[in-house]
Amino acid sequence: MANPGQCLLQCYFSECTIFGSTGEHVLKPKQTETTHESESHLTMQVVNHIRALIEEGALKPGEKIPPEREFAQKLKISRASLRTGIGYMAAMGIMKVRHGVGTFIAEGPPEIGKSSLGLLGALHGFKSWQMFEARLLLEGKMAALAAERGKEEHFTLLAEEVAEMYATIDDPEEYLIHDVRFHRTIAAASGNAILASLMETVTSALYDGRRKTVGLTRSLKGSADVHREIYRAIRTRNSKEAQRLMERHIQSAKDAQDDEERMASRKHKASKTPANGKVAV
Amino acid sequence: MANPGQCLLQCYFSECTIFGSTGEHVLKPKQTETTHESESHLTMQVVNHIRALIEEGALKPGEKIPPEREFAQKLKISRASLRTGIGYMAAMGIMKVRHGVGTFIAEGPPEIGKSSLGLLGALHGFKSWQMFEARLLLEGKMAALAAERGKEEHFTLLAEEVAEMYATIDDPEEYLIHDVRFHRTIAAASGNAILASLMETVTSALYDGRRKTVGLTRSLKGSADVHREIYRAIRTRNSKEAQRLMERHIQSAKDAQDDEERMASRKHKASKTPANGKVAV
DNA sequence: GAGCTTAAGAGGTCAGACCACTTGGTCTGC
DNA sequence: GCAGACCAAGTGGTCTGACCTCTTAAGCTC
Repeated sequence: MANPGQCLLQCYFSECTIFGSTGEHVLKPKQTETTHESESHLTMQVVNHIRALIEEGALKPGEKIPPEREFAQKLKISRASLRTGIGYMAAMGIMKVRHGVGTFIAEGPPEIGKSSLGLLGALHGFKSWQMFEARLLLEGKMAALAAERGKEEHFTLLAEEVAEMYATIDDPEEYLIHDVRFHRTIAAASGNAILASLMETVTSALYDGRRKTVGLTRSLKGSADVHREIYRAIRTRNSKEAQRLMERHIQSAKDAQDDEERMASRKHKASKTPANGKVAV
Repeated sequence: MANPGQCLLQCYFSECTIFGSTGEHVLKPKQTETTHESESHLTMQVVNHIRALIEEGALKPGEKIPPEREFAQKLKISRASLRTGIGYMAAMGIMKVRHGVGTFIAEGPPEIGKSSLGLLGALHGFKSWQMFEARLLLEGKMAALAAERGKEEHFTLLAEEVAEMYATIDDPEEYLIHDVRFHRTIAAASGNAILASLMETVTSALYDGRRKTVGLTRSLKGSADVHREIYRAIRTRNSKEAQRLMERHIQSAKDAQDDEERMASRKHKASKTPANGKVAV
């Protein structure tokens, strides 16, 4: 039932020499009927194709795909169409495009569509407190999971980051880096990449909104202490305590931001959006 | 400090007659240094511009944007560049493009980049159980929140969907629709649009993966009963119970899928991926 | 050897033509 | 008069090929 000619890309791809494709992936022509599903034929075929390459291991995170002109020719489609497909995947954070260098499969913490949440927020009125509620839930749970499932290597990393935090207590910018890494490590230790992605998505939206000021106004010493306590709870596999501490930590971060916001709104003019707690992002 | 000429789009846009733009949005030229941030200038400017239009209320969900040729001319950019920007937003689910009809701002349940999770899954090895773990967490929490914050109108909708479920117990396809709606209504009742989006993202990835077979093999009567119980708990504002029931519900859905998978893998050949619990999506 | 210059390679943008799908109005036949 | 076929306008989809900008590294100069 392998009718050739139905899908364009697949067939040509079998003669692609760059990837060891055995030409076996079958491009599902169109299988989503839930919504009409937009994204024209070719775009989706490109996406599905690259996806197939990834799934069969021909492309791994960090690797570079062929130059657009070359790739397009190989796939027997125009460069424009290929670019559409690449753009689609870049938008979702699957690929990274670097001007003058090349296009790469993304690596690092998966993040479900960078600004996605931010844009959606504009549409559906996401509020700041909702983000924190989501973080509270996600990070709390992940802290508990990390305590249950974490491996030695994770504990080591966590300890390092805590140490770095104490060391950079006078350098907010540097401190922030380790703060983020600490939370990411917990996410990794939780053993659930999906929850990690969701967290990454939410927090990145938070950062985009208010370019990192929270926490800088308060003593970083206290913050570092909290992280140390969280680490200890995880280290001793006390999941309940880890969750409790993490939730308290997030909550206090929220309080800090609320304070700051109240301060700012008092200073500024009370232009539009009367009392409505300021759109988060 | 309103230096004209720095940003291309903004200026021209002030003479756009279609939207009542006051030409006030300032396109941030480039402000994310966390990652190098790809997505060329123009693309991002288009995105930011439409985003600004949405934020200031000039564009609302469901509305149509001008035809590409016209819009591109108005923005003084090429149609190709405009399309890149639109494609970017379409990829994130912010816009829907309908061939031969037009381009629209998305409406309905916000979903953070349709296939995003699916693609990411291929990259980072998401497993089925992780999805369920995420659903368990998200939906459990939302059920509890719905019990606390839900409004009468939500309760009404929930009751309706439960009734429809019982009514369509012999029509799995139809039943499924109401099942999904029930869960979406709970998400809405939770009062946290972000959590709702996250759930939508996870579940849609689930569906894409294994095109809805789960649950059809089992009696739908039992499923409807469970939903009815969940509804009751929410209705009586018993958040603990609502959460408990919801979590049990998701868990049993997971069990059902596991069974099915075990069945399927027993039938099929044990080709590659030896024991590794099958990539979910 | 340090620093500048230059050229190759890659992505970004543009312009205009043509294709494919939707929709709604018009025309024909019953 | 009404149903169905037909047609045309509008809109997104794709193609082509040219040119611009950025990055990188080799090569040159001092």
